[in-house]
Amino acid sequence: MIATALPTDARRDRSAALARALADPKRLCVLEYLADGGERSVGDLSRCVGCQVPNMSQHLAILRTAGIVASRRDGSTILYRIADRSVLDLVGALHRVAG
Amino acid sequence: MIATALPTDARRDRSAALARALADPKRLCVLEYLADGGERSVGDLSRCVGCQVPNMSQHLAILRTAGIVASRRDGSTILYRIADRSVLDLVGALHRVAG
DNA sequence: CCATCACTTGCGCGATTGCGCAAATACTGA
DNA sequence: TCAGTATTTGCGCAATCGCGCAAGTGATGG
Repeated sequence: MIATALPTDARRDRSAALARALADPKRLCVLEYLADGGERSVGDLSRCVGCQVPNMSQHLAILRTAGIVASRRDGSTILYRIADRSVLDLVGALHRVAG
Repeated sequence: MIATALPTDARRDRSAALARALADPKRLCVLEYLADGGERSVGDLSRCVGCQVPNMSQHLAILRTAGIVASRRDGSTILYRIADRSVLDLVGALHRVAG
């Protein structure tokens, strides 16, 4: 059986929500760091991207809610990672179209 | 030579703008119609998607500014089409991650 | 020229977004 | 338990978004 048929209304809504989560330079920057950094902490990412920690936490919450990244606790720090390989394809396609 | 190196700051901005253009269910719906319809007029799309013509015109302007669709005039009507094949890969990847 | 159809643009409104800042929560080590 | 570090959450503000509505532009036929 084919995995994906015609996009339903609900499916479009999820895709739109996913695109909205990607529609920010800082969040894309985070994904690039996670793509070759593996796992990174919030403070680490906020330093690399160049924003305050609460702001980064909000961005990461958006990415996590969208299912783009996942997190795990290691002691007092929380490490974020890319949730699925397919996300890399998506970001790649995005950058490719963007030229 | 490799086509795409590390995403610069400006490149991320363009990718983010591209994602923002995709971050709406109606616009995704438009792309689906254009994907297998080839070319469609504004009134046609507004009827299919279910919104008013000015609203559809605005959505199409957003997609065109983002370089996602292109348009040509045929008499008094204007026909929109998907600008590039790579756009299909992008929306495909989007729907795939969205599950 | 004028009426008509197809589309675009300008304007105003409610809703959402990104941000800084302060406060709250969670964990560690002494 | 207490101080210190790591992260999240709440709040308010300026900016942007999606929409409906009215007016403007462009092409066609009489």
